[in-house]
Amino acid sequence: MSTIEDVARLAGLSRTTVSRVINNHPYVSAGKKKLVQEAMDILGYVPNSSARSLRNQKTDIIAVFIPRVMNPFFSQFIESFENAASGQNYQLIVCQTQYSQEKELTYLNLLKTRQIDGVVMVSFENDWDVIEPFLEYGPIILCNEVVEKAQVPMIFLDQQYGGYIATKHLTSQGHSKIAYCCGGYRSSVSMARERGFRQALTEAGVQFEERYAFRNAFHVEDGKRVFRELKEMTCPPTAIFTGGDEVAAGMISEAKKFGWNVPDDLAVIGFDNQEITELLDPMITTVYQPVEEMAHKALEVMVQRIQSKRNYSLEKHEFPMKLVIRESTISKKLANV
Amino acid sequence: MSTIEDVARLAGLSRTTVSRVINNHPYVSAGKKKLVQEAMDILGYVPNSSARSLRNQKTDIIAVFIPRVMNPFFSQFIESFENAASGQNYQLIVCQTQYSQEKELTYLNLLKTRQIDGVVMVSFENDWDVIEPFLEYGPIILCNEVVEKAQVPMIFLDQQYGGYIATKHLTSQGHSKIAYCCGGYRSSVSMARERGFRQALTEAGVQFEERYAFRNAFHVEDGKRVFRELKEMTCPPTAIFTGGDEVAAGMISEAKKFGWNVPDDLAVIGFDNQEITELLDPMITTVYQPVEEMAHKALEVMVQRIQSKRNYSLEKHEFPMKLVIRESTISKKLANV
DNA sequence: ATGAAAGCGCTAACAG
DNA sequence: CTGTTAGCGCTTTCAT
Repeated sequence: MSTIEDVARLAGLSRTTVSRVINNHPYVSAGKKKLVQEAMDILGYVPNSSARSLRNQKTDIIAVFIPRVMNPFFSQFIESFENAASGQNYQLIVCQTQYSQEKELTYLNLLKTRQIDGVVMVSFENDWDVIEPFLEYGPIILCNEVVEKAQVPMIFLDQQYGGYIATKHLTSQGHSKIAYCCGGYRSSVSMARERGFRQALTEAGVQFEERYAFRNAFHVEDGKRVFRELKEMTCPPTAIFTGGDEVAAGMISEAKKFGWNVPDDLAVIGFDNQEITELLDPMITTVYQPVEEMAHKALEVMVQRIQSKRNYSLEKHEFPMKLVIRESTISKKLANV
Repeated sequence: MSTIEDVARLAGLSRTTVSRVINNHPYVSAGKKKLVQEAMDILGYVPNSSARSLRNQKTDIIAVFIPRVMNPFFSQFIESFENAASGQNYQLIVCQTQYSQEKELTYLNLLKTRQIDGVVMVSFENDWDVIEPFLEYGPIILCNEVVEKAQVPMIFLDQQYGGYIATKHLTSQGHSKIAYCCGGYRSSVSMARERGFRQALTEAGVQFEERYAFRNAFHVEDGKRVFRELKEMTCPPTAIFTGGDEVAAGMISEAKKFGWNVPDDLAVIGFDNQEITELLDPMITTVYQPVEEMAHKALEVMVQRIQSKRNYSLEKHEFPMKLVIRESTISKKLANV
């Protein structure tokens, strides 16, 4: 393992000069520069990054917080973000909080110990008040989630609009008994979607019915369960808005098992535009979220923050959603469109 | 940002003593220990990890190489590996090679620059000869892939057995015209599966037919395409082995579109036991791969290697696959179970 | 049981 | 344009 000292000695120059050519500084004569490069080649020299980190007070590593990788939304984010980051010579550390406040806190310590230059929180578990103090140690940006009181960059999707266009699509198909299905109350994401849902209902002159609301559906199994609950209802809904394609898929799969026709007996709309939406029969109408654009913007903003060392100012970037109409909401029977 | 010096001063002791309590060394009197801890609390002190890395010649970071995150096999690996790693206080850097030799090489430099302690290659693009020299800088272990000449740990699944049980299942259903579909020739994975496929065929006394072989199917779209090719054949196969559930899903979806009945007209078997196998109608028969076990073993072996500093010895760990029988291969028509 | 001092490998004043 | 020197923050001999 050769060091800068070895290179300097071999080239017959000082460490400073070697350092200058490593970092592309001006004011190095072409001759010495070549000398240094030759010496580096001979020794197979590569600068030690721990030493550089210590000296430069930065590691060129960014941490991304997600609850877990195996969720298409988050894995797509990781994929896009890593692609962008590697293009700028940043490495990406994955932090899975597992929905645990404690794990999230443990990971935040990476900032304190200076193992990373910044944190992108695509999910968060703790109250902002407990996260905020870590800003002293480096930039934190919020991605996909919105916290009103936080004075940091926030990159997010217009969830309300997403909920709105999905529901509007349902009402415009003539539905008025529309169920609402999502995962969790708390998150700003769910809340915004529900606002959009209600807005579309209101516009169509239909009342929101609490008995049609299911707020604990995250996964395939949940979709199946919700369908079973729903089919037992007196006067069941004719359409349902779900917060995720997996949930919609589970619901459709179960509905078919019980002989229901989707979309004729029940129109189902998903969320995320995952691959699975094109595989089920019927193909699932859904809402496309521009995850890649969001991830790229997140990196861009993060890099700026790291360079400018300004951790404390608000900055909002919103991206729109898009409705993707497939078969699970378009009744052939009614034939209205 | 307080340093060890600050703590020492506040506690009225030397840096050495503070360092000793940080690292739980013996020979520190209880009294001084408490003094130090109080000082650390007051200052909110946390050791700087760049400084430690420089001094200790290790970063507690492991890199995982995969082609891309958005593939259930790899994202599951990442998820499991990160869970295990965080339990041992290791961080995980994700390196997406994008199937590019050049990118892979760039990432290998992380080892040279000492930014990471070791590399887990779940995929690899370059010849072993070009990877091997990097062993000088730290441990590299192979996961899921096997390279005969490599003198490093290899954690892998019994792919041949996987191919075998899947195909055996098909022949035992009475099929003799069985197509073979996989992604890529080269990889040890595909080759082993094909050996298993041929073995099962041989046992059943049927000949391998090259015209039934499709070796460029990676994704949903490919499955659809392969079906279209296959249905035009004179004397098409009655069953098909695919190297991935997505491919199987695409095939089934397309087959249904053309009015074919799966499994009666064509039995389809997948690989991976992804969630989607339980959602399609028919549900997909597939092969379960113990990815989580593999990831856990990979971490265990990696940690050992890092600690022992022995980068150059062979070590093999094999895990078995399991057949998961669902509907896509069980013809109700024939009713032979 | 505790401390003084050297040094991990690098970069940036500062001087020339 | 080039070199000398002083650290970045930590751990570890080696004394005491």
